[in-house]
Amino acid sequence: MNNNQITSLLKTHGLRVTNKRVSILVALDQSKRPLSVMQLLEALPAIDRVTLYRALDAFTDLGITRQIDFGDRAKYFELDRGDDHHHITCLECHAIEDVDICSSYKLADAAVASSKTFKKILQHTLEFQGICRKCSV
Amino acid sequence: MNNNQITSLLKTHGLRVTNKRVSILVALDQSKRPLSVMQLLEALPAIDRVTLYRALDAFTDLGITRQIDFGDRAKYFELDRGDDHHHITCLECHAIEDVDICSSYKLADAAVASSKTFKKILQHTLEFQGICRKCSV
DNA sequence: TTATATAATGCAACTCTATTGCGTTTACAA
DNA sequence: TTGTAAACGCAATAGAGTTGCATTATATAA
Repeated sequence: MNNNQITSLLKTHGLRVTNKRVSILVALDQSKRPLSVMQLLEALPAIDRVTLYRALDAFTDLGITRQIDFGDRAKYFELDRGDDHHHITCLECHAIEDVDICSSYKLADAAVASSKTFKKILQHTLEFQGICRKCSV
Repeated sequence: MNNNQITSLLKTHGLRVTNKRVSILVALDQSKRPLSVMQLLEALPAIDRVTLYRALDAFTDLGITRQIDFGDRAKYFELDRGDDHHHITCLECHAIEDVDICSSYKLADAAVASSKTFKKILQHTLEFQGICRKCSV
């Protein structure tokens, strides 16, 4: 995404265009992997922790970003590019790889079908953990 | 599980049988849902926080319990009864229901098949969030 | 262009959850 | 019965995220 696209992305969602918010979105756009708040803080040292949390919350509420949970009690974020993908993370080196098996499996539909008390799934998390080839040598 | 079963469960895993550890396992056994550390602390006020964390870590390392993540930054635990099930939680009232769709879908196999750099999945998380019937009225 | 409303920001303090260190107690094997 | 390692509890600490409030700056309207 170039700066114009980011500007209009913010504007169409009713957000003001600030240098900091643009730089957060640039960082997420350029990353191949979800980034934790701490990783973003290191990459963007001019941005206060609180500002970053508030921006990411706003982005996620509006569907600009997605929050991902790798089970380490930190919040990770990635741009929501519209695809329904998940991740495998290496338990040793924490390498992350995308997995796209979800849409074909219609997991949410299956979950609703098996449930007595839920009729609609709004979201789900599906994350895999293993050992990557490099670490399993 | 009765107390004899819990005693032998601890012994076969090389753990000493203490009143506190037995009471933790009784609480988990009697609960239909995963319990957070805070819920266990309330149910078992005689047990120190640190003791509880250490016991649950030991149980999970040995496969007696499983740790579950509902995305609220708290640790939840349930007895590992050997089945591969997951959960739907209500985003409003936090009701929890079991879902058993995973084994039939062979998700881990599919993830390995789709991956270039991972050849074995050791664990995965699959949790659904929605609105239960009671809250959607 | 300038004025203004309010969104965005930054600092400090705080909350919540979990962890570490260490001295004491207890289970259990010898 | 006793010695020792496991289990335990308290205090302190760490890590991640949140809240309150005063300040700054963007967007809109005059």
